[in-house]
Amino acid sequence: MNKMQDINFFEKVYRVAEMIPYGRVTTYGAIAEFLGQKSSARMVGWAINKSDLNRIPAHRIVNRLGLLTGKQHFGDINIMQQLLENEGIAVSDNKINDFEKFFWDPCKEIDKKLF
DNA sequence: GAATTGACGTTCT
DNA sequence: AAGAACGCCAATT
Repeated sequence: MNKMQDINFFEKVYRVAEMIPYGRVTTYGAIAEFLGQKSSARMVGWAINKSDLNRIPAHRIVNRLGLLTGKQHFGDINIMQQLLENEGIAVSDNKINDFEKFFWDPCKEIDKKLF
């Protein structure tokens, strides 16, 4: 039976992911930390894997080094990079340039009380 | 139902 | 400094 009041871990991840602003990026770990489960960054990536790419801007989520580790899941390896560059984020050698500059930390930017 | 798997991150060697 | 090991925990096999 479903606990309808209780939002799934997946659903939480989606909510945060949807809030990532255009032209910014964040990390799996940051989302996990925001959700209060610091060590389950893996789950975040996994949730997104199972998510609907039409709904979630998954290309704005990278690992903590700014590497496009999930590009393999976009069908075509180039899509993720293209989407990022389309938003003004330069990517070279699988890595986001000036990653810290584009990094969007949900802990800082989102009011937890909104959740 | 046990074992394996992950779009990760930290810690230990 | 670089690589291996381990923790995380839901879903899949």
